[in-house]
Amino acid sequence: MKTVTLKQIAEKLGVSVTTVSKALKDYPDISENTKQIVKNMAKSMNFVPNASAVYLRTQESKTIGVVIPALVHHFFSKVIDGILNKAEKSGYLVILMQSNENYELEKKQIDLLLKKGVDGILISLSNNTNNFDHLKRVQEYNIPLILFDKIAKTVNCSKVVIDDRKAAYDAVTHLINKGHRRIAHFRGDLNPQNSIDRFLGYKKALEDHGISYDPSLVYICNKNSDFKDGYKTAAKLIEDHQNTVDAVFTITDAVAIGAMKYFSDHSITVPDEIAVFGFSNWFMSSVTNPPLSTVKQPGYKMGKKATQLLLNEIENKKSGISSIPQKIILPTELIIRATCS
Amino acid sequence: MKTVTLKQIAEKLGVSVTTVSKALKDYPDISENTKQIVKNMAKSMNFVPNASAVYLRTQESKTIGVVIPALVHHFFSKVIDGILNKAEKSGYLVILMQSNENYELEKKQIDLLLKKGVDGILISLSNNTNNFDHLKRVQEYNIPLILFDKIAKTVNCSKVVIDDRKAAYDAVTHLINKGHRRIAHFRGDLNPQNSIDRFLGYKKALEDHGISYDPSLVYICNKNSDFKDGYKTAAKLIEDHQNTVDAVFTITDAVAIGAMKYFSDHSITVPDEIAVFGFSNWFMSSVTNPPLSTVKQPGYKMGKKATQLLLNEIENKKSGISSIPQKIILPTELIIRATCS
DNA sequence: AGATTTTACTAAAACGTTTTAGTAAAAGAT
DNA sequence: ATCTTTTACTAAAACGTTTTAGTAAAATCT
Repeated sequence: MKTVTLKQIAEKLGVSVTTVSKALKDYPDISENTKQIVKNMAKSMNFVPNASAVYLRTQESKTIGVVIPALVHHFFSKVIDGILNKAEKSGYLVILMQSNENYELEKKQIDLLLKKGVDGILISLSNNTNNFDHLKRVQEYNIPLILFDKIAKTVNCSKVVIDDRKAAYDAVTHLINKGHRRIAHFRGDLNPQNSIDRFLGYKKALEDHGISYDPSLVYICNKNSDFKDGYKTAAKLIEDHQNTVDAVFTITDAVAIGAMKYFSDHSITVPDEIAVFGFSNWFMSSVTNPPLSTVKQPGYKMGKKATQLLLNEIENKKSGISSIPQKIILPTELIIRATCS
Repeated sequence: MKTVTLKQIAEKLGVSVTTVSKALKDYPDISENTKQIVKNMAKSMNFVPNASAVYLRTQESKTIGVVIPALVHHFFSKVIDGILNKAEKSGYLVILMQSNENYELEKKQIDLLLKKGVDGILISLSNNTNNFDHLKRVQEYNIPLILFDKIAKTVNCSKVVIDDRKAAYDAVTHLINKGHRRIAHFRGDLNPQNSIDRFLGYKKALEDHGISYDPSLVYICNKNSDFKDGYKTAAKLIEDHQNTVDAVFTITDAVAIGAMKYFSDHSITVPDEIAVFGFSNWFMSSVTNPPLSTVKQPGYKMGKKATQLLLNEIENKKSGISSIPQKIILPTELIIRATCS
């Protein structure tokens, strides 16, 4: 069975292609009678308009591109979930690409998306992206662009983020209020803005509460910031500082859970000997023993909001309105559980 | 900046559009000299061929569609990871859609993909899909189709799966060999083939080892089969059977971990009072206390393999070769940890 | 009845490629 | 010098839509 075209319907009905096209799109200059006949025939022949032909004519692909560093993170799964649901509802398709934290790949993928003619792009940057020419190129082509979570300050476009600095500040402040003084930080890689911001929040909280910042208490996890990093970094922490540290604030829940596993394997009790505070509110954090205190990071909402912004900008562009970049900061929330008493 | 076309390059160079197109594609009837000039100009003008125009001419979109029930499952994240990496290497884009376990949505999404003119489709069925006309339609259009993980027996196309029945059989046999006799099963929804197969494997293992099958030990989890279901179902199990059950085999690791949380909250020790066996080898299973025995389910490999099959069929179709459907069964493996002694 | 408006259709061009069929000009063969 | 082949290009059609500009025929108005 070959794919059905307007022409075939037209021939079968003995009318012109124009009439068929207009009838299907309810143009006023086609009689009700003809419209019905055409629509019925289209339905019975199982007609689906060829998206490429439509795009070629209208320059609207009804497709958006999404680039993320890695999918196998609970947080990004949630974001994608939000993106897909929002896009689906508005009749947009989503082309998904993974940069695997690789700048070159990210660049290549952006080019692919441009070539495909997507109507807009949603991107969360790789940890290794320091050059933003590929993003500038998107803007030169006048394709709406939204950054989310892992953003670049210097790119002038709309962004959806959380206030990493404040969230970290709040978490560490909570630890301090509970009486902890020697608080370590397992931070993320040096590049990403949210890794930097969480670190700055940590530092500021210490300083604001009269605790001097001790660089030897800050450890850098691998690019992945996963369970294994947490385990290994906890080992290093204990080796360096034995039992002089009374709390640790980590870049992600996975790292926190890895650290807790190390503590448990070495009979270091949480929270009595050391308190732990995670980040993300990954659902597993409620299940650990003891349950993990963490920062709730609204992934689904972020995906939804970013998509909504993007679709707005696409609509604006169609109507010739230029969009002013806005930065949306989604609220976070401390989830206090048993890992800090 | 508008998007650059062949025509613009041609005008700038004072040659025909044909020459530009051919030069870029290394046709033999264009002189080396001209080719170089054209290529340089194309590069300097940042030319990217318009994918829709190419598709309209060639009927090749270099895009595949993927439909899955839900992304926020570690297993599916892994599968997608495999798909994206394989597709990326072969120059294919991936359009990702989520059916949210909804048959109507799944149908709609398949239609969208057909309309888009994807070169092939990869799908894992929703739990509520009982009618396969939408898949038949794909085949009528002669679009290569591969089913993975959640498949339909009656659809005649290539499939990539694990042997759920055998995997479950092996897991339960292991429990029996360790001396367990009253083994409960927290099964998945009634519809999905792998939920059925795992149940059948469970039942067969009991029967083969002279343990009579007791329907009251089988509980059906919600469609989600997540942590909460495990917790709630464990509660029901204990309410119904108190301490007469000595093991439980669950449909997923998440359910197992939920059950363990319930046991821990109610001072029921694992594995002394009750053993637990999960399914999937979600990385969290190695982190629980005690670490969870489970079945290793090769998600990444499944995505990679399914994509490879699909790309093969696409290639075959191009060369006019018809592909014979094959069923690939990926090996699973028991991971024995401390939840069954 | 003749002029005007409305109704209901269609032809043709356009979007950006690819490819078939062709054609001058240059080179080679007799 | 004439005929044949090769080289290096181009015109035009095609893919499947959408939309502009147009046109007969029917309906309405003087």
